[in-house]
Amino acid sequence: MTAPARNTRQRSAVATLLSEVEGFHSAQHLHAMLRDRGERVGLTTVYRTLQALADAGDIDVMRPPGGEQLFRRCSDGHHHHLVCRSCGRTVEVAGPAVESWADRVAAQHGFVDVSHTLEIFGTCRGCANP
Amino acid sequence: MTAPARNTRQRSAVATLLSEVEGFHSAQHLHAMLRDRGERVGLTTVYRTLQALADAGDIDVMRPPGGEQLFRRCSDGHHHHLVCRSCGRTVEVAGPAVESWADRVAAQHGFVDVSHTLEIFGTCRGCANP
DNA sequence: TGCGGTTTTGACAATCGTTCTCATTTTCAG
DNA sequence: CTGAAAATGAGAACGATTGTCAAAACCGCA
Repeated sequence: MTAPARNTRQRSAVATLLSEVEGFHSAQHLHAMLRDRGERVGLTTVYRTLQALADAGDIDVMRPPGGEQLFRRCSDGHHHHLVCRSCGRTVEVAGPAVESWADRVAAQHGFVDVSHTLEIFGTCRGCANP
Repeated sequence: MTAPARNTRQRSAVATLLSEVEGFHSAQHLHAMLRDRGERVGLTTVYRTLQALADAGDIDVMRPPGGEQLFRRCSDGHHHHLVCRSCGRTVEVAGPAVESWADRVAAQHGFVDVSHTLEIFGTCRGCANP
C-alpha cells in the first residue's frame, strides 16, 4: 500500500542538497540552488519531491507568518525550531514538557489523534547587536 | 503615532460578523457571509480590515498546514487553540508553563524580542465516535 | 543485455489566495 | 457645510503552488 519510490537523479539531487545546506529554504530557493550547481531539475519536481519527503517525515516544513513554506532536513525525532526573524538562523529545541502538556490538554477535552505545531521566533544575538 | 482608524459601515460589518460567528473562518468565507447578509463589502476591504484587526491584536490568525489563513474573534490575552481536524471545533487553551518555557529557551540561546506560535490539532470526541 | 509496462519528469498553463492600483466615495474636524 | 485626508472597491497584478500530459527514465524480468 505504500508508495513505489523509485531512485531518480532528481530525487537524489534534492536529498543531497538538503543534507548539505543549513537552515530552512523555500522550494523556489532550493530549485535555484540546484540550477546553480548545474543540476537540471524542474521546479515541479522539486515541489513534488519535497512534498513526498515531508509526507514521509524525512524533512520538516515550516510556514512562517508572512510567506511561503520552508523546508529543512532535520535530525530525527520530534522537535521544534527557534528561528531568527532577521537572518533565519535556526536552532532545534526539544521540549518534552511541552509535548506532554499538549497531549494532556487535548485529552482533557476529549481529543484523540493529537499533533501540534510550535515555532519560536526572535532576534538572535548577532542580529540584535550589529 | 497610532492609526487614524475611522468608523465606516464596512468595518463595523466585519467586526460585527466576527463577534457573532463561532470558530475560525477564511477571509473569503467571511466575505461570502457578509454578501449573504446583504452587506456589500469588497473583498479587498475584508482583507484590509482583517489585517488591521490582527495587527491590533483584536483577532487571532491561524495558518493551518494545508491552506489559507483563518481568522477568529478571540478572548483577550495570550492563548492557543485546540482545533478539531474534522469539524473545525475550537477550544481556547492557556498554557503559562509553555509561554515561560518558550521565553526561557529563546533567552538561553541569546534570542530577544521573542514570540511564538502554537496550535494543537486532533479529532474531537464527537467526530471520533460517529 | 534488452524489453516493456509503469513511474517520473518537466515545460507550461491554470489555480488560488492575497495584495496592488487608482479613481471614486466617505468620513469628520473645523 | 466644506475640504483635506482616509477608506473603499473593481479589477489587474502577483507569487507560490498544483494540474496537465507527452516524452523520458527506471527496473523487474526474460
